[in-house]
Amino acid sequence: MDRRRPPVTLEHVARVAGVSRATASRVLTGSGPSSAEARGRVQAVAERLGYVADPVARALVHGRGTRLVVAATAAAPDALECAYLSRVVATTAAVCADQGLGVALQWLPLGGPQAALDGLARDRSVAGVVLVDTTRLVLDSVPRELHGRVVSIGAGSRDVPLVDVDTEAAATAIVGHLVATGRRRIALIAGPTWLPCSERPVAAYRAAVAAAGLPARVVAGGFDTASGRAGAREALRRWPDTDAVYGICDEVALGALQVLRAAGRQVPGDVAVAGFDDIPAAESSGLTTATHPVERIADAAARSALGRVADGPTLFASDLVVRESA
Amino acid sequence: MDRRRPPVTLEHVARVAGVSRATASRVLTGSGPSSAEARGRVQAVAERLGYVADPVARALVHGRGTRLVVAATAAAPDALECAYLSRVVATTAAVCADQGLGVALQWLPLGGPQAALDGLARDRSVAGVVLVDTTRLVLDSVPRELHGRVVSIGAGSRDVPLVDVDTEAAATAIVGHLVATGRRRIALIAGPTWLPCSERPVAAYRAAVAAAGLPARVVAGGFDTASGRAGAREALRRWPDTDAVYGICDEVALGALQVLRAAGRQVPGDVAVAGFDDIPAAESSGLTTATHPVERIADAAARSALGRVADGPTLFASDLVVRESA
DNA sequence: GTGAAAGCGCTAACAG
DNA sequence: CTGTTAGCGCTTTCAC
Repeated sequence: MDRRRPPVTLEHVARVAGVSRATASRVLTGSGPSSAEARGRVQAVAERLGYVADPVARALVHGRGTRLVVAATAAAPDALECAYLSRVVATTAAVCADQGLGVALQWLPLGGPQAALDGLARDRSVAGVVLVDTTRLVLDSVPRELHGRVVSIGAGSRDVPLVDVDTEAAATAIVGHLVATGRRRIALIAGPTWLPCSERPVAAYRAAVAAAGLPARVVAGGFDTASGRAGAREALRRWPDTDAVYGICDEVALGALQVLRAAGRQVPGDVAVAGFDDIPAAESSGLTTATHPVERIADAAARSALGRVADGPTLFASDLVVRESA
Repeated sequence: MDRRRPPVTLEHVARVAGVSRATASRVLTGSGPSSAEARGRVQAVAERLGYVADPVARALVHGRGTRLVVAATAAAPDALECAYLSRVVATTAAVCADQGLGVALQWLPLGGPQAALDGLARDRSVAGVVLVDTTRLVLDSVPRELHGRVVSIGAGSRDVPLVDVDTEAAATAIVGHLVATGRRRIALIAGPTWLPCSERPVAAYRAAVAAAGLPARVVAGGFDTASGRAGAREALRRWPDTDAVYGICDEVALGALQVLRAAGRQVPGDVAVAGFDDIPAAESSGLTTATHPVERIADAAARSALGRVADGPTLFASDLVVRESA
């Protein structure tokens, strides 16, 4: 009844090639010595039989695990259904495909990630972990057993390498552009306060406006359109003379755009608007923004979680994209 | 040097509980008989030691595989970076997370999917396959060995069960709405011709307009905004009196919307516009559409690819969402 | 250079 | 009800 699995095993290859399993293994993995003759025969037979080594058996023997886990911190599990995270998962899945591995998506409760992280450390099928939307609590809760095969997109620590886009440079470039085009009262709608990764651009914004001799105007926000609308309203209320609104991400900027227009402000005439991420909607809305190479980041993160983890943080460049809004 | 993996194995649990590995296994898997006492002791020890069975070893012995492969047909591998596919992968990854499995994303070349499919059939780490953007060629190329653990989102066959949204009902509902609101010259911008799944809504559209005694007006299209723009231009050229444009998906409808407005047509005054999918941009653009429960579909597809596959096609309902555009 | 044998961690026959 | 015995498919000492 279980004729599902093709019977082409190393044993077969070895037998047909007239060598031992050990020799066949050496040839096929390229580890250890082997005579030219044996090599030729084994490879030919393997080719002809369409032999593919079972990644499962290999993983067992190496104790390497068979999956990469993308562990995302969120208040509730349904928050995992977001476009950003989906792109990260899809990219890591593509990386895994070549290596006989798979990726799983794991929710890390915002309030108490410890249990989930311990579970991952204990689970022998876990080859590596990519942390997303990482909080400081998560960083502090990463079990020692995970060291060396865990990376984080968003925020790193001494033990957990960081892979991300250079949000600092992006923020500096955006504020620089706003200043260069004559804006002087630039408000920033910030990200969720529980996310360390939203601190870097805020700090960069502060530094940039300070360097230009301008006041810092920061309102709390989030990563969604609703936050952008609320943030814009608050900014307008507190500083009616605002001449530029910089959203921590495009969703926020787009929300702000709606509110500003509804309030009768001309964009970019009265007020400039800029975001960050360069999502598809940014293009159709003519939003000035900066790129966020999510696929490249996720690819790098996956590779380093699986192989040797790079030492320092790996930051990808972000390019300014000037459109109509600023 | 490899102290990475915690040494908590079934052997340990058994030893500490004072039973054999077999007994411990029976208790923990709930298969086979076991005395209340043994059960109690083993469970207590397992709990205390934080034992988690190694999914890899289990997969080896069961020959079950450790990953679910999402295999998407496309002309080129970079076409896999799309929002729809990402949602499918992320959802399946969440399903897999519970079962100690992972998901991988595999490209199926549009022209010749055979080799890739054979590879999947041969790869013993493959627990199941979810086909996406399935063509007829793919359907015909599915190796027999995959039967029973392969499902398709988009188009099925005798051997490959289908899981999808009920695009037929959606198309009927949309055309019904357009007719009910007085439209009489309804053009449809269709999807890619190489995708069988874009045939159902087209057929439903034809049936619906025919039933209302109206002419069928179909132009070729695709799934992106550019196709929508091109399609709208063509429709306008061929039938200048068009009073409704129905895009095969929201992206297309949004592209059509741009062109219609640029051509000076009032929406919905002169011409109504409707799409399908209910993507985020549809809401902010006030586009009338119908829902596409991608996550629910992907969840069902993943489960049936892993467990016993359901017999008939599983179609999820789509709800009409009436907004300003129609 | 090669084969025999041991074993990765687990489950499943088979006796007891 | 339980322990013993075999493997699942592969890699890897260790003699030859």
